[in-house]
Amino acid sequence: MLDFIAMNTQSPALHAVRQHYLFAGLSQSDFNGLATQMTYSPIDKGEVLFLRGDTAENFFYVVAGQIELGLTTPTGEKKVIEVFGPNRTFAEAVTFMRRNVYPANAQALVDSTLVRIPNQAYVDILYGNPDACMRLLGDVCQHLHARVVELERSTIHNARSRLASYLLDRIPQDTANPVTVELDLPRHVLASRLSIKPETLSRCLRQLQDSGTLIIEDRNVTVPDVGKLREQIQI
Amino acid sequence: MLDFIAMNTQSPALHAVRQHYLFAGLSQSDFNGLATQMTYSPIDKGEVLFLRGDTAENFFYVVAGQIELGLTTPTGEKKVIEVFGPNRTFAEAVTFMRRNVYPANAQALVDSTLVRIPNQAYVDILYGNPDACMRLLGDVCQHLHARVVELERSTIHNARSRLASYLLDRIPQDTANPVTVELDLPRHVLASRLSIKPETLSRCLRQLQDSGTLIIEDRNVTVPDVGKLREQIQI
DNA sequence: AGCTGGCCTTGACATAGATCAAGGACAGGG
DNA sequence: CCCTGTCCTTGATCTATGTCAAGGCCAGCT
Repeated sequence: MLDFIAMNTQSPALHAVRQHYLFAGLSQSDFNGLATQMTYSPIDKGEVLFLRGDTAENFFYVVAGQIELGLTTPTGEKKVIEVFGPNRTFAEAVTFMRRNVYPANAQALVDSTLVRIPNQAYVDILYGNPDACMRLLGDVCQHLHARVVELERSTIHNARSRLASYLLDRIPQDTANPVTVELDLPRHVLASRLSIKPETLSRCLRQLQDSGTLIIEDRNVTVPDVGKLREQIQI
Repeated sequence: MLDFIAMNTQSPALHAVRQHYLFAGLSQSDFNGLATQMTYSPIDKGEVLFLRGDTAENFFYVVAGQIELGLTTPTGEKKVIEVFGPNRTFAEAVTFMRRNVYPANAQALVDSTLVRIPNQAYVDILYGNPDACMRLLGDVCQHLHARVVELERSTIHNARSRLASYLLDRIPQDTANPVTVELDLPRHVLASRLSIKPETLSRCLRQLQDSGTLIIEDRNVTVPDVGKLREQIQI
């Protein structure tokens, strides 16, 4: 089981948390007070952090590794909603939901390290701190926007377009051709994120390779012409 | 074109806004200040309120009617994300998004009346008002949750399950069998909300009727046994 | 009453993507 | 080194849903 332990005030992990968008705006004393309530723990690959329906009393900061947020279908399969890597927080929005339970499952995709932050402690700080509120609002609205984009992808685009769209998201703006993107997920996880089966993902990648849109070598995907990839979304 | 005009302080519409979750917690003076900046306007069926990408300087409260939030596919079709009826606000989250533009289109589904609230004025009030912040956070997180549920529906459930799930959402908890639900949307709009074609919706309704799960009469859907409808989601 | 145009339903057919099944590549363990 | 299991790919089929086409129903207008 996970064993979250108190953090040393000198911990580099704590220093990393301090830099995060949601905490950067806090006064040092506010942050210190919050820090005394934070705990951290490693979590092994495959280990479950929480399940949908569990009471939500904390949110989390990823120090290292990858945490997968997912749903379980009635038939027991898994659908990945999002994967959070280093320096991302997750489940912070649950604090404010009417039913105070996690709406999805969280599981470590690889060996990871997490910092756990009690919701209540963070809310207490928000109360004297409009700037922190604004930041959190911005953060939550960003999540909301991400969901709208995701919904758009999964409903109005076909499998190939979704893949193209996903890849384009990992290409920074105004990058010169050609670009190489490293996939940070194993194929079957990526497939689930895109709401397709691994076989279909494999075929889509092949199609895009055969048409010269992509050059695939293991986890490295090279895009010779970003414009050409962008055309794939038009269908 | 839409012609938003200033509101009378005695306006019943203003009174309705005052009751809304996002405004109910405000002091009378805060609310009055905000009210001077609110405007209202009727909007005809089919009229466009804003388009995706438009600069977002306001959010809206629906006094009467129905406003549809939707996306346009590359091929020009429409996908309905959500429909907001009387006493609902929409687009308030956009205020806090990084790019200050509407992420979807808004159009009147029927003749409607709207109150328009400037984002900036509302944000100004949030700054001295932690309670209002918390309410807004709750509100936005609710939206976020709704999107997660929607994503779940559109990716892990098939057309029939999605329909069943939609219907179950309109049935209040602990209602005794049988229940009658009135669909508040025309078939083709409902179909788009469920991300299926009208033909498929029609067939799903028929299936559920033929299996005795539903009794359909125009816009009134009677559910003889809610448990039986719930079983439909299990697939 | 008779038209007209929405909207919905139904049937026949097409297709994207799922499913099933087999095999290849590769890492880790004995 | 060979075994074993995991992950990925590929091919052959199946199926849910989309597409196309026709017709029915009804409201509102002339």
